[in-house]
Amino acid sequence: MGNKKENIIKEPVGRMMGNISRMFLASLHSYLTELDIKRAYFALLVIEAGKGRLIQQDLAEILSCDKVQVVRIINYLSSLGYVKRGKSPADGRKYNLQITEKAIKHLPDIKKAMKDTTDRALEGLSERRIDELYTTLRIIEKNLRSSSIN
Amino acid sequence: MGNKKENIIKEPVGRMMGNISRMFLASLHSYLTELDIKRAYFALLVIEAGKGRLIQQDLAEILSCDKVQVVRIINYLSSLGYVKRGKSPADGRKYNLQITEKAIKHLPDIKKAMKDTTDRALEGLSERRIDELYTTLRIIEKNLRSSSIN
DNA sequence: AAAGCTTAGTTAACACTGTTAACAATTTCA
DNA sequence: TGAAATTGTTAACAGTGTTAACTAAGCTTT
Repeated sequence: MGNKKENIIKEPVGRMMGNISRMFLASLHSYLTELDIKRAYFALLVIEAGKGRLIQQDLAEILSCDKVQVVRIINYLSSLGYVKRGKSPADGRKYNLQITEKAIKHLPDIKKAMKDTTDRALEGLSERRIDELYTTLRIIEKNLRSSSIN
Repeated sequence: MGNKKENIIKEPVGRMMGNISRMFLASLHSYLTELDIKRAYFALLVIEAGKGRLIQQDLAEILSCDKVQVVRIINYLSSLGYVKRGKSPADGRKYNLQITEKAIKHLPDIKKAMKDTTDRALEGLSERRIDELYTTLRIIEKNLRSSSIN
């Protein structure tokens, strides 16, 4: 009732999603306070899934970010001993990204935290509604992506 | 086909929304290149809607951000001449936020850009689906908010 | 009315993110 | 071979999110 947010004006979708994104990350982090790694969780999962065949360029594409940011992420993850850069035998410019024993040890916790945060975020939503959300988000992503090419 | 993003792994909702949020803002900005104001568009709309009765604290609540960030936003908007801090007659600590003539002049463009970006983002989605998206986002926001209080 | 708490706003600092430019090393290709 | 493209790196800059310390004003309690 006294809530100032009661509709004076409609908040743009972009803003709503930005807020959610931040809260999501905060929640994820709160599940993993005992770990030294504080970010780049998803990057680590992608590197694991790459099975040592992923290079930094691939990661940039998957994370939809700049190669400069990938350097930062890999520097961070390797400084904490979760990832190693292995020289590609075929192409001297490339590095094959590999996870370490330490990463293997902690990945289950990270995956669990990811699942728990997702479950918490989507609590009270039906399967159908969740599927529809993902589909909708992919459509929006595509719409905005194609607009930014112009 | 050669797309590296083809499902190796499921991207978390939080990340998807973060990406969309960034693209949304980029798109919005691309509609308004001729304006000197490059951010805080929504804040300006909120201040307008406040009809000179809004104080910085209120804005922090509505934008769900820190009062420190509000100072930055108001400094920015007033440095460009879109907003003025008016001393509250009732309470010497407060400032009533007011938009200027310049803001009144440019608000229609900003609103149009906001609408165009939203339309573009939501293109191809039915009314029903859009409503459901907003509802779903509000639920997720609430879920994550309540979790961060703990 | 003085002492102490609360509220509104400000300043400074720090870490992180997004983006651009310049560059080295390597590979590709004409 | 020489030019162009690719991969990764470094440096720099603006912007964001967050915390701590602070001023000024108002409220509360005695």
